[in-house]
Amino acid sequence: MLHNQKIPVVMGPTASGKSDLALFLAREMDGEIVSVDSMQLYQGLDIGTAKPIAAERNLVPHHLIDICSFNQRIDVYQYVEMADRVIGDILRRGKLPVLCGGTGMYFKALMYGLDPLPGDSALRAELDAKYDNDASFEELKELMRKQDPADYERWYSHRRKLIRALEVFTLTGKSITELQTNKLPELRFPVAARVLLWDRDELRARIALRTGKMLESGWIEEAKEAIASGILTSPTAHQAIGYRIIGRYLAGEITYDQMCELIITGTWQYARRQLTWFKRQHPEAEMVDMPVDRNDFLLNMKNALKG
RNA sequence: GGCGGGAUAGCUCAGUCGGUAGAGCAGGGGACUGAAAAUCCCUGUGUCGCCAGUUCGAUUCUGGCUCCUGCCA
Repeated sequence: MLHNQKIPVVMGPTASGKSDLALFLAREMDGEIVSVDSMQLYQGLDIGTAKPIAAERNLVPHHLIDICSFNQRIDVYQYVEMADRVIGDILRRGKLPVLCGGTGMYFKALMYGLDPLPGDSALRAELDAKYDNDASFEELKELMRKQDPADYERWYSHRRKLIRALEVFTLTGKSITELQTNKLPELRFPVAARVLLWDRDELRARIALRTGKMLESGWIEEAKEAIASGILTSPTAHQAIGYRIIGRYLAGEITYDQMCELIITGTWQYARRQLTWFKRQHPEAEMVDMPVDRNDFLLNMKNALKG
């Protein structure tokens, strides 16, 4: 256990209104926001990642937002190291960290920890480049089938997983499946976690509405600049929804409406994946039906923090 | 108006040398320990445009009709 201060956690799919609720909690409870979002880490991706605006950030300190250029690579491991430091610092100053975001894997790694497996990003990048097409993927499978059957059985159709497995195997001579502990998950610190749930159609409508607003309020211009700065070939930030699609619109390949539809669809699919993650991977979390009265939410959270 | 091409899953289309049909995308479900807004897995019955004819049997052949679409006028 890192510390025994119970920490409020607000999780939810994209466009669920989590940032507003977390901001409200932080203001009412003398807290500071710790963002759990893999894309808000990057500078220059503001509108597209629905980052809190300056006015909101002036009300309450926000952490782990805008911490690096999108040409840099951040991964879960680094995220957890940074988040541990930030949370420790906030607590030391007598404030309450309020975790808020939508990146499930970051939440899980932060709350439950990662097994202390070795990592070598240079090696991983090398393997990734080596096995990056259909033919070489078959070679990778064949290699793993012989060398590391346990991981092959588990991930035979998943190139990424096999690459990480091969990375760990190369470094340790052991299967990653063998090295990962299977014991029941144990929280690294106490939490009062909430997942914001909307009716399906309502969430979908919110996503469509927000996408339209984002496009009208400068996202296209932002994307144009980001593309000029190389976001589409960046190590991780290129995955952010929308930028590549807007690039196709700017290149005249698709119409404005098609662009809009593609972004909404991509965002909706993302929201679905988030929901299955939060429902399945976080037994500690309590589901909250939205919309919720923010004062009720605050009260509920205050009680949970006492208990 | 003439000559073609088309009409099949929500969308784009393949196919059935006559025995009621299948891909991609979308949709739905799931996984997830160092790229996670990523990646991967599972999931497809629809009057095969309408009406008649031939046939044991037609979505598939024939005729007519309707609607798209291309070229020529």
